[in-house]
Amino acid sequence: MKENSPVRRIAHLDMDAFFASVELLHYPELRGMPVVVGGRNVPVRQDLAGTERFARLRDYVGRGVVTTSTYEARAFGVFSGMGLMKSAQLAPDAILLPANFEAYRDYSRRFKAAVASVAPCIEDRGIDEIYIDLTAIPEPSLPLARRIKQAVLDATGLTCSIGITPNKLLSKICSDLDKPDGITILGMDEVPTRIWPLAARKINGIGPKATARLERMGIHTIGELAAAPRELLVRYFGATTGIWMHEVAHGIDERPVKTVRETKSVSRESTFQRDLHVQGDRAELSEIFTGICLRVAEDLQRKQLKAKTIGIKLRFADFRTVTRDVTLEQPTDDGATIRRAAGLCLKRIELSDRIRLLGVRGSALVSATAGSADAVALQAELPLG
DNA sequence: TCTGGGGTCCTAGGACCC
DNA sequence: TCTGGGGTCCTAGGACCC
Repeated sequence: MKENSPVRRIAHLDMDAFFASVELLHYPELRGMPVVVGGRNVPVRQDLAGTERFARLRDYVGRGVVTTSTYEARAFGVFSGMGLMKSAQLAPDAILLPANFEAYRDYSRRFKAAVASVAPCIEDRGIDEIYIDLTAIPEPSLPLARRIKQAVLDATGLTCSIGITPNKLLSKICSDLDKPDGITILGMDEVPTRIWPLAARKINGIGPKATARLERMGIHTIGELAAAPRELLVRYFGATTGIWMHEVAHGIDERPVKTVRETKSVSRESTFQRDLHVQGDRAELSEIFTGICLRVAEDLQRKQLKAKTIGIKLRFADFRTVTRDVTLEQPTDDGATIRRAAGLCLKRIELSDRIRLLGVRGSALVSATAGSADAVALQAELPLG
């Protein structure tokens, strides 16, 4: 027996073309132009004036993907995740700017603080989006949404889009319906008219693979997914995913807004400018490997965490990816220890092909300060005074 | 000229213990 | 001697998200 839970009011807030919009604050002369953020070693020449000092997409050489694009660039078909070389074909004259993550993190903190001043129950979903539980706030949704947007604009100069519905699933879909600078408010009774016509891919958690499988079943829209027999979905996707799909297609999602979240893993990885040979580029590879391990160690120390499991990730030239990990007797945040453990993992991989990416991860994390049971026991044995 | 870097969650098999 | 099941940890891979 399930009790009737009271109707919640959940917002999803998504910053509009966040990274690109932050860049436009710094370079207002680029407003209205197709602008792309991404790549590495992308210069902005201070010795030139006007838009001449910016790189153009067509000039870019090397690896890299689009991190964000302005709406003007998206009109050319240039979206996040697309290879820069391919983007250059679609929009050769688009301005290319280097990513400035420090600035984005700063603006991220600012917009979240601004929202918190209006509605404090916030779940962090990354650098440019959050969920907000508005249930306890008496103010009606539309003026409340406007007030939140105004607070964000005042604090950052940036616009965002907000969806307000009874749950996270629907709010996430709705914040995207009226972008940019939009507000979409929706009740459960509107699911058939406003949600069911949308592509199944709009559901957070249904990605490219699931979409392709659904298409093969003749299911394209959320409405068609809702109409599919639950047993059919369970047969195709397994019990967990099948039942989940059936529920979300009906707009059902009971997940709470989580205001605290513990870190599960800490990792660093690097894609090389060119694919490296294990033998031919041994010295360079070894230096990169050690550097990555040291950065993981620094990250752990800064977060006051220690990792009990150390793992590595390798991507070969053909994009095949393999992982290996090892669990240590004692959790660690020491660079040399991590390097040793990662080296043992590396020995377990057959290295015949060239490598394009190397990564190191720490997981099974414990607090470095709270003191493990072992540490406490050890302390107890130390003579006092 | 394909395809970044930081994450989370799920599955599945084997080891090992009770 | 044979037969059984549950729980937890470890490892590898994959889907997905921002």
